[in-house]
Amino acid sequence: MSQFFDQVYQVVQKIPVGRVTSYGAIARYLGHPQSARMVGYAMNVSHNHLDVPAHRVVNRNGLLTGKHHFPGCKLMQQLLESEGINIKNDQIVDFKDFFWDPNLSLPPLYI
DNA sequence: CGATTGACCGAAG
DNA sequence: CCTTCGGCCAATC
Repeated sequence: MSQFFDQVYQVVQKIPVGRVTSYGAIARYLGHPQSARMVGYAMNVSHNHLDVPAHRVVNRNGLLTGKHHFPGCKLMQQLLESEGINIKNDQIVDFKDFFWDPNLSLPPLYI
């Protein structure tokens, strides 16, 4: 039940330390390329869920759009910086270098 | 129960 | 380059 949400959490938990991914990439990996909003919403309702490193999930531009949902609106950037990711003006520097695509790094779901 | 919104994305004008 | 629009689906009003 709520497989989509659960799958989102599974993928997010598999994001390597010091890497980030995008909502759309996760949605596409789950077979719902146009349901990226649901990924973001999954984070919103699960901000308290478990060890879901939501700070490693940003939009496709590498912009920390979800920082406002973190306590103090600074935690997200601090967490990312503590993992070796440089952020300038709420945007990840060299985003493509840190981008982690589940479609390329994880096996297909339909195993 | 209808209307609005939202941590998004991509295409079109 | 910038703005607008459609789509997706759940939660909230």
